Amino acid sequence: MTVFEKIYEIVKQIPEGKVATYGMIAQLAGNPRWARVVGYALHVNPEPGVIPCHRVVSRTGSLSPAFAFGGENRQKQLLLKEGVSFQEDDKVNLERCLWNGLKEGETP
DNA sequence: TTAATGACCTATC
DNA sequence: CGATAGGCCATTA
Repeated sequence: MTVFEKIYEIVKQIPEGKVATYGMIAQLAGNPRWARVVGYALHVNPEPGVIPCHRVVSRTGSLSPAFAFGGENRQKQLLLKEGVSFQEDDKVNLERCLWNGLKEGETP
């Protein structure tokens, strides 16, 4: 069991219309300092289509500059299609679509 | 084993 | 607001 596996499991748990940050995933994975490792894990992305890497954005909501899906626009379109709201800066509205780390329907 | 890499984050100027 | 510097960790060659 490598850290990548954990990261993949968490990324796969991100519901539609929501986005998570690298730091958040790292924290959910167990250590808050795996943000870099998270990026590396998604970089290899061994199983695209299964891992919604397009739902992972930076802390400020900006998309990855060197995206490997076919361009930044691709990711933006996918997120918009899922219902993620964007700002005028081409950044994700974290206030509205930031994943709290819980599954749907689980609001304490 | 050592060295190098990276889709990050925070702090400072 | 933009740019710069440093730290942190696992994975790979």
